[in-house]
Amino acid sequence: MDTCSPKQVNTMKDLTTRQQEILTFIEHYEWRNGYWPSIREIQERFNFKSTNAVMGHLRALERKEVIERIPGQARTFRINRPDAPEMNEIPEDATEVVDIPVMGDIAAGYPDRVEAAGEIGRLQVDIASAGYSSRRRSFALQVRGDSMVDAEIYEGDMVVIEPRDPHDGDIVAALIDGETTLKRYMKKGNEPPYLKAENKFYPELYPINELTVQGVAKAVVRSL
Amino acid sequence: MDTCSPKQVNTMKDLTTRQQEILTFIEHYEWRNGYWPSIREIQERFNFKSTNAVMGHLRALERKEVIERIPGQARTFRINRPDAPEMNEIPEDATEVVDIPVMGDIAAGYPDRVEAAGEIGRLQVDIASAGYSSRRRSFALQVRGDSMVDAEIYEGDMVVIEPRDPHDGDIVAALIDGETTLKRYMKKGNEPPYLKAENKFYPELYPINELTVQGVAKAVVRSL
DNA sequence: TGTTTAGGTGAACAAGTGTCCATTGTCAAG
DNA sequence: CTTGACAATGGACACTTGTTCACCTAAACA
Repeated sequence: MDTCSPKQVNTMKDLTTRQQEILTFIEHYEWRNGYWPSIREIQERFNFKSTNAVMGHLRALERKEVIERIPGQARTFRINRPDAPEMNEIPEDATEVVDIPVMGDIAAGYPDRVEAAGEIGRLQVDIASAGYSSRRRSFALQVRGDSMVDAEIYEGDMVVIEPRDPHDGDIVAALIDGETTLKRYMKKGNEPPYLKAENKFYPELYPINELTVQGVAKAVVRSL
Repeated sequence: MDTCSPKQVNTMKDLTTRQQEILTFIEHYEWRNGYWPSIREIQERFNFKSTNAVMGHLRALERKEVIERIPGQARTFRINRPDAPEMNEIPEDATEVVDIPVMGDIAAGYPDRVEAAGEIGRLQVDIASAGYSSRRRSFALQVRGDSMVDAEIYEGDMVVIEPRDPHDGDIVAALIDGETTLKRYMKKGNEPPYLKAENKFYPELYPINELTVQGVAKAVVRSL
């Protein structure tokens, strides 16, 4: 890579719209598929008539040090992540939730949603779900409220939710009146299940209709 | 893939030594490089004279559903992870630590260490460090002890350590007498730094020699 | 005006890459 | 003994893949 002139320094890391789109596609392709895209796959995605359009963009992304590639080798990308937002620096425009509602469209149409939202949502999920076998279905939610403090789950924590059916005693993300809430799932024998807060100032919740469980909480991640 | 006969079912998932070696190499290659190896790279690594040896093993790994590959496409692997050990089911032979010592050789020669140790160590690190820019250098340690309970860091929690210099107030993994401990780093003006527990029953630690900080704790991960 | 950046088309080439065929040897089980 | 699994060598082929060259347009700036 050339020595950067002052002018180049000024533009470094300022991606054009197209460059950002292509970067986002690369990242999400890897996220969805577990391997990197080829040049022609990128070409196809953006309806370019020539691979050279892709090359141009990739060269620019490399020049801006956003990505690295191994010359001459297929599907060999590396993303140079900027210093990941500190976990206690949730970006301002991140989706805010009320006592853990579903993160908008994520559960319903995640790949599309992420593509629209850019890096932020995906990055969060990666942190917490990378090690799970169903990693493309698990999701992270941010805790709002203090109903689970007795379980050492505090406001601002991220909770990893794995979509599956709960057992008695599991901490679950459940839908109540269209809102998701984080509670402990209680199921005794043949009685209908209910939700119990881990804070004595909160009532137990008995669903009028059938309880809809989004998933089971598997881990809490807290930034320091 | 063929329908499995009963005999094949019986051998499913039982990898031979060589198959396991190759699987481990693939996993670690991706971990180190961020992209998958090519057949010839695998060939070279194991000093095979023919790519066909690699193919044989890969076919076996596919047959055993340990990996998936996209036919005809370069460097397109997927690892079918077994249900990841629940974070509260740390495998029995995992390295146990005493109030967070360095996990053996990890800090000093991690890639080699992992190769020797197999999947267990690497998996742990992946869970916690996936989102960090220096992900190949960050590491996770398991908390042993209760010296940091006032900071809501409990025994059994995993702490993500990012190697970097600390600021006053950071929670750090530091070397004291050859043991790593997790404490809050206190540095006032020009006075030498010391370590403070977040539990009143533990003393403050003043290093006799220079304080060696392994890194700064970035996050706590607790299984539910 | 000229230059640079950004963003492409078109085309071709070389190398990387996966795949397959033929073959051999060892070992274990039936 | 035969068969199957495992593990390789040797070799060649077809396709994928990255890369380069030539060229074009548009916009911004000095």
